[in-house]
Amino acid sequence: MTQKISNSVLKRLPVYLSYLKALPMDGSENISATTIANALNMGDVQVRKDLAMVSNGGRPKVGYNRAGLIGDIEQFLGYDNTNDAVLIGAGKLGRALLGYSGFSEYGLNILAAFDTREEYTDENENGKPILPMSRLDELCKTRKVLIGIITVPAASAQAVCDRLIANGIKAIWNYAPTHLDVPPHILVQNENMATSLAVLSKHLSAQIKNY
Amino acid sequence: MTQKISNSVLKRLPVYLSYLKALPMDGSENISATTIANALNMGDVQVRKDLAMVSNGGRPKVGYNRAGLIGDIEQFLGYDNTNDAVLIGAGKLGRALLGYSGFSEYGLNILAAFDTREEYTDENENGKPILPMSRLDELCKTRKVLIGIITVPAASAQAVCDRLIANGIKAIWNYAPTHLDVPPHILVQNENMATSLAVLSKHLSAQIKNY
DNA sequence: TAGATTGTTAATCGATTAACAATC
DNA sequence: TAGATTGTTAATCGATTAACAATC
Repeated sequence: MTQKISNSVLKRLPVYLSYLKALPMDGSENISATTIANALNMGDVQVRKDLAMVSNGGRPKVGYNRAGLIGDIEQFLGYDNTNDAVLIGAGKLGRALLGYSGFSEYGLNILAAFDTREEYTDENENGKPILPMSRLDELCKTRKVLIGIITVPAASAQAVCDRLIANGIKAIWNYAPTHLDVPPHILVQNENMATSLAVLSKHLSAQIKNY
Repeated sequence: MTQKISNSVLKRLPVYLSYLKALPMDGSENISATTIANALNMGDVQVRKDLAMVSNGGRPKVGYNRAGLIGDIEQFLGYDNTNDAVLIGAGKLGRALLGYSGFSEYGLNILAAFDTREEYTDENENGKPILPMSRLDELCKTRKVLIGIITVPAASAQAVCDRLIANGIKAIWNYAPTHLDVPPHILVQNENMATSLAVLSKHLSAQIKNY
C-alpha cells in the first residue's frame, strides 16, 4: 500500500531537496530534521513527517544520511527519469522557459517550442528548436510526449490545450492567465502570476496600514 | 473590524476576477455564484463565501452585479493603486518579466531592472531601463520602492535580498531557486518552478502507473 | 548513562463542504 | 406564489502541531 501524499507535502519536498543539495560537500555526512527545519524556518516535526514519506528513516541522535536522503527525494519525485515536454508559444516567457537550463535537474526535458508566427520558427534557443505549429502533432505522437507547457496569450490557450490533449498530452503546465477546461484525467497546473501577486500586494497593503 | 482573510481565498480572487473580465460584454449584467462555480469547476458555496469577503453581497435569484463585483475584487486586491517595483537580474527570465506588459493590470509597475553585467545595462526592454547595480540604492530611496523581484542565480540571491531590505524593500518576489533568510516583517513570496514541477511530475507518474 | 533525535499518537487548528433558513 | 439564489450555521475533512515514548 503506497502512502497517499498530500499536495502540501509534495510542494515542500523540492525545498528540502534544494537545501540538501546546497549544503557544503565537506560538511557532515548526516543531517537532522531539526537542522533542516531551523534553516528553512519550519517545524521540525513537519520536516520529520515529510521525510518519513519518502525515506526509510534516519537514526536517533544522528539524523538522516544526507546523500541517501537526496536520492530518496529525487527518486520519489521522479527526477531520475526524464519527462519529455513540448512548449507552445515562443514569446518572451516561452523563450525564457525554453532557454532555462535548470529544468533538466528536475527531470524535465523540453523537446521543442512551437509558434504560429513564422518569423519566430526556424530559430534555436540553447539548442532547442522553435517549430511551426503544423509539426506539433507529428512530434507529440512519435515521441509520445506527456507534458505540454502553454505560454500563449489567454485568448488562444484553450484551443492549444484541446489540441495538446488530442495529441495524447496528460499533464499541462499553464502559464496563460486563464482557466482551462479539460476532461477528468488530465492534470492542469496553473502558474498564475496574478495569484502570487495578489498575495504579495495584499500583505503589503495590510502591513503599510499598520504604520 | 476587518475580516481576516486566508491565503487560499486570496489566491482564488484573481481567478474570479479574470473570469469575470473575460465574460462577453453583451451578456447579462448579473452573474450568480453558481454560474461562476460551474465555469471554474468549484463549489458554489465556496465562491459565495469568497465573494462575501470582498463585496457587500448579491441579490437572491439575480446574483451579483458583474461590473460591481469586478470593482470590488480589484479594490480589495489593491489593483487600483499601482505598486512600484525593482527587478534584480536581467537574464532571460528577468527580461521576460520586465517585458511582460500584463503586470500593470495587476497594479504592479516595474520601474527598472538591475544587473551586474555591464554589457546588459544601458539597454531597454519595452521602455524599461536596465541599470548597473550601483544605481540601485539611489532609485529605491528616491522612489520609496517597496517591492523587489529577484531573478538572479541562487548563489547571489541572498546578497541581493539583503541589499534590497537595506534599501527599504518590504516584499520580495523570489524567482531564485533558494530559500531566503529575512527579518520578521519582510514578506517573501517564492515562485519556485521546482515546486510546481514536483506536483506535475508526481501526479503524472502516479497516473501512468494505473495503466 | 544522558541526551539528542526519531517516529507515532492524540489534540488543535483551519478550511471546505453540507444543510438550511432567508429573500427577492 | 414558486423557485432560484443568497448567506449563515453546523459538520466534516485534512493538515499542522503538541506531547511523548522509543532508540541510538
